[in-house]
Amino acid sequence: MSSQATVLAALASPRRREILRLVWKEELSAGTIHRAMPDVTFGAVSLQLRSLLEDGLVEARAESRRRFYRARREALGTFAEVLERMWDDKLWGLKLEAELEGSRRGPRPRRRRRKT
Amino acid sequence: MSSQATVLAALASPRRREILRLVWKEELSAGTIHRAMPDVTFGAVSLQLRSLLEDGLVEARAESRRRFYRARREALGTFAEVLERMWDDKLWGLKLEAELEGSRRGPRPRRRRRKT
DNA sequence: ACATCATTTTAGTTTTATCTAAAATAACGG
DNA sequence: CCGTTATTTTAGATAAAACTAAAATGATGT
Repeated sequence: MSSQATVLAALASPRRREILRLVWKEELSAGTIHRAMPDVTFGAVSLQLRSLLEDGLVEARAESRRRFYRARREALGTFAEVLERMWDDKLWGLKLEAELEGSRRGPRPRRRRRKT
Repeated sequence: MSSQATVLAALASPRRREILRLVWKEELSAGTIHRAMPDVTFGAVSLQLRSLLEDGLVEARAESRRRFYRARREALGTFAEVLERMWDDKLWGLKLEAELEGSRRGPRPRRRRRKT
């Protein structure tokens, strides 16, 4: 496992955590990862991928012009479970939020309101 | 427990981890904590203490002019064990180092080969 | 009230992290 | 070779974190 200090530093960034979550169970190309986080440039994502790669928290596989990344769960040791729990909690949080939103006023189901 | 994201952000800093380690099992005054890290000013330590306090990772008790801090292990959830493991590893590392040092001029112990 | 001790707070500086925009690389198909 | 696609890299901008020095606070003893 990478040094605990290294892992902690890497996991401190929400951006990197989000990337890890995306490539946790399946490998994804850099482009796909970027499409999932459209608030930053491709370059920014690529830099975070590099940093995760250098810390040994993801691995990359090249296939023609694409590069597929996936999490190296074994490099995370105990933190793997911590992250999973974290994401589960978040999911739970989102579900709860959705429920609350749905119940907010009677039978008017999936209707999304935008931030103003 | 404080939000996982908050805890991760807090633990990313070696300085804050060191403070936590110091006040893990016993409460210590701000001054004592500072004396244990003489490479920074008292002010810097105080700021980190405040940040840990705001994140709920330590608690403070005032006694006359001193302020005693101690870790709130329960706020760290799973991370408490992670940190302890981390410190144990470090201890192990230090012991190893001490052994190596001690054997540096003994009666020819097992020699360790370095990577070149 | 004054002096001292322990600590916090403020304001500004330095350092580090993260981001963008643009240029560079590399693989592929005409 | 050229143009397109996917990605990385570079250089510089912006933002956030950590630090310092000095001033401020607050409790204590005289």
